[in-house]
Amino acid sequence: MTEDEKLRADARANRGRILEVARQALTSDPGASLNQIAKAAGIGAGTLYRHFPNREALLAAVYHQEVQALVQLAPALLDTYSPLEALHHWCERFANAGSVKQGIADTLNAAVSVEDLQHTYRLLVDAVRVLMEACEQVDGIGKGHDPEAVLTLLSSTLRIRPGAHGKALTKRVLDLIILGLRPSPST
Amino acid sequence: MTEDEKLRADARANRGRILEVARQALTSDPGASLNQIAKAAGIGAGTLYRHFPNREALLAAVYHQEVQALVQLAPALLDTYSPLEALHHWCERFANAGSVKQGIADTLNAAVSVEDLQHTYRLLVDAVRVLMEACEQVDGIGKGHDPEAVLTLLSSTLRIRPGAHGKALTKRVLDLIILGLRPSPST
DNA sequence: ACCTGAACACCGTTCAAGT
DNA sequence: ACCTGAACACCGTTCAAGT
Repeated sequence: MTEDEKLRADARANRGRILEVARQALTSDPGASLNQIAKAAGIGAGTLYRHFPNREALLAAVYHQEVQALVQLAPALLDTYSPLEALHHWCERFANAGSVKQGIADTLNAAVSVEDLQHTYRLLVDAVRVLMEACEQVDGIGKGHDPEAVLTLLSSTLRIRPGAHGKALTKRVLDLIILGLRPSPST
Repeated sequence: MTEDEKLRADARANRGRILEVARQALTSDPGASLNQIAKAAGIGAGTLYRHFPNREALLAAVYHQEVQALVQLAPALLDTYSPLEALHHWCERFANAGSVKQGIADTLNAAVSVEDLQHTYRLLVDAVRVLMEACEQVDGIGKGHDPEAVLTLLSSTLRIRPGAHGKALTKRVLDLIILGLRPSPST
């Protein structure tokens, strides 16, 4: 019996609808208000706060889903592609993290304090670590680099504005990150 | 006669006091409200809005000062240190941008749309370019890297939370950025 | 046990009235 | 010209009252 199944039927349905509606609302407007979301979900404001104690908690839950997808993508890519190609693909997918880019960036920012976010954060760091370690046996990637530092660098792409210039800049930024992973001459 | 001197004496004094008070208030609390700032500056809310049409404009003005300091620091460092040392020092200073880190990050984010922010943004890109070009004649830094991409990577450090772990992470991130600037084996 | 929705304190922003 | 500060619409959050 999962945590979710402990809830009464109507409560479980509400929780799901809140997350679904919130996801859509925040996609079209990252500043959407909780009252708007509650109304769109057809529930009272108090119900929303019963499920998510504050705005940050709701955002964390929404973005956690997107992070889950990214985390699961890493081993899948390693199954299909060479390690270096997998790393490249994953970084691109990360940089274009759906329509919730800013939200993921905020999740990473806040990750130090909140319990739930720390877990999300560690999942991402581990995904990066798995990709990097697979690459260490391949030309072009050196050993001993820090996955957390790489994730921090990757997060800078989440703040890049959409558009043609942003797309080109994202590519240059990702290339520069990979360049940083080259093995040192001595090693 | 500068733009500032065109203002009536009281208006000029108010503008200065707003900026000074806002700087202090935002330093201790990045979410400080404009009404609070107006009150602390001893002026009406309308006066604040006469000088800065909205919250973003006030923040931009405050953070612009910090950016100016960073921009002027680049040539000064090149006068005192070797190019590579100057680049290192500047990156560290950038990563610890006073108490307005998050604010500078927001300025960089918003830089694409707003006129005034674009100017601020270009100043920073140029500062990075000057440092990088000076380093191109030095061991360890390759040619042809993109200053805007480097600035984007640097901006990821502005989101790191303070504390012991954050300090160590910042160092690793900066090291990784510099590693990305190594010349390619072929060149 | 869970939900509703009016209410609270506060926010960014405006504007009639003053000097 | 410039300033004041009450007022507006809205925000996140709470809580008495319902089922």
